[in-house]
Amino acid sequence: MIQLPVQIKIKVNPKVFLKDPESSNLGKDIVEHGIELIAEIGFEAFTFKKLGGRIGSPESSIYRYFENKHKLLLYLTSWYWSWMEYRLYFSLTNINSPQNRLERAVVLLTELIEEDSSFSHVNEVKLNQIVITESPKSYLTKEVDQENNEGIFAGYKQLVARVSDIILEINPDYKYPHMLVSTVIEGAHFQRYFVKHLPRLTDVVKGENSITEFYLEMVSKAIK
Amino acid sequence: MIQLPVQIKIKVNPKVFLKDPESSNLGKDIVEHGIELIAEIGFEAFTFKKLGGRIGSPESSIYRYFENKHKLLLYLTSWYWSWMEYRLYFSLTNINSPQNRLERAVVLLTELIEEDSSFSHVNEVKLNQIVITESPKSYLTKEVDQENNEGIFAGYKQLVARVSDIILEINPDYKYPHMLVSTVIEGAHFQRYFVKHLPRLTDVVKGENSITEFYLEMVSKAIK
DNA sequence: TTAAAATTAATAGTATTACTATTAATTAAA
DNA sequence: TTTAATTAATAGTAATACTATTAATTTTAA
Repeated sequence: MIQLPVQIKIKVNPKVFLKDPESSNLGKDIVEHGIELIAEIGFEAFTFKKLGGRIGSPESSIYRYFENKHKLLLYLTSWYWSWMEYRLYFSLTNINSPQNRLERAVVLLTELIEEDSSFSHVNEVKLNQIVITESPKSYLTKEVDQENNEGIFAGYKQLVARVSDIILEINPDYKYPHMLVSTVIEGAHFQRYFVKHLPRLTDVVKGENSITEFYLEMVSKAIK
Repeated sequence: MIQLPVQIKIKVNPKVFLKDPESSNLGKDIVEHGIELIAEIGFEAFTFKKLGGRIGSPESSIYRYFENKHKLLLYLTSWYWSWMEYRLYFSLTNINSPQNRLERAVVLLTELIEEDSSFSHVNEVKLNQIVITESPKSYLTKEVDQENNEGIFAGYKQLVARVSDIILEINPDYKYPHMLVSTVIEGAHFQRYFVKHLPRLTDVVKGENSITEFYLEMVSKAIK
């Protein structure tokens, strides 16, 4: 894993918060313990009241930062995509061959995060678990069009665009680069989930990193 | 589209309902108008009270059929997967070449349902929309393991197994048949959703059936 | 046929959720 | 050092997601 400089601040579209949680200790507590609590009990059972109880603040204080729990989820997923793009940038630095760049990108997009490293109050391992399980719920909603207009999903789209560009470098005639990349990202999340909960929907071999291998192979064949 | 005999009854695991909605008019109304209402306002905003208002019954009567709205969603998705397996069975009858069989299966799994045909009180077009937008919410929950033990996802797993078997007929050494099939099914749903709401995540050409073509190509290359 | 059983409907109620409004206390800025 | 701004705490509300009870209706069975 890449060790990022601690003073880097991941940018998140300000439309998802009322007050920047990075700007106060309470805000950081909301993010840190919000991640923990959502990972523990799931997004459906998660409430600001429970989070308030855990951090010793009334729920009304949390509402000063986030309009509702959906916006907090958008904050977390946006943060994650920014962080991923950051990691991608580092992972591709000084790698010149587009084949190598694509391979590294696919590994980054499909691997499980197992080390909590870079940012003090964000546990990336748990955030990765949340993204796997909860992120579809952040955009499979009736508000998606409005939120998309406000640019809330820009980070995700930008990451997909970056990797698509590598594909087009390798094969400028490939017709479906964005479809392929978004299929890989969402697919890998689902496979990670299926391995744990619905293993008949996947093909896991213990000790092998089947998911990353599957998508590496799939992508390299698809763009030929 | 295949015209199914009307007297066929799609089987759904009885664990998802308290009383079979097929057994009474009220039950059929719950399913019919439940599909309409969820498609209209989305699963989050959907409540039994609103459904009751629409069908002229108190919410308590709906609770006699389904424990809660999550179980109703499980009923609808289970019904959908049974129906898909039924359609698959017909679509593959008398087709002998495994390559043709696989192609027809991928078309069936990835195409948009545009005709409401087979079953009186189930609008398959709207149900397909619900499955696209809401079905991940039916298993990305904390209850998934228990519900999986009860066999609630058996229909989905069986469909994946059927198509995986065709892949293994073509290439017995292919390592990831289930991963490939579940990636195609979930991926096609996501792409259908992205086309409408987050088009930068996909590659749509008007008038072309890009999604089905993409997955047909992807699958045929992947298993070589 | 008619009484018992079963089903369904309707009413009323409760705990929790998802907020909002108001006031008090604390901190920062002029 | 007073004024302004931020934050916390209390209290409340409308809606949600149920449950319990009773009444009405339909079905079945003796």
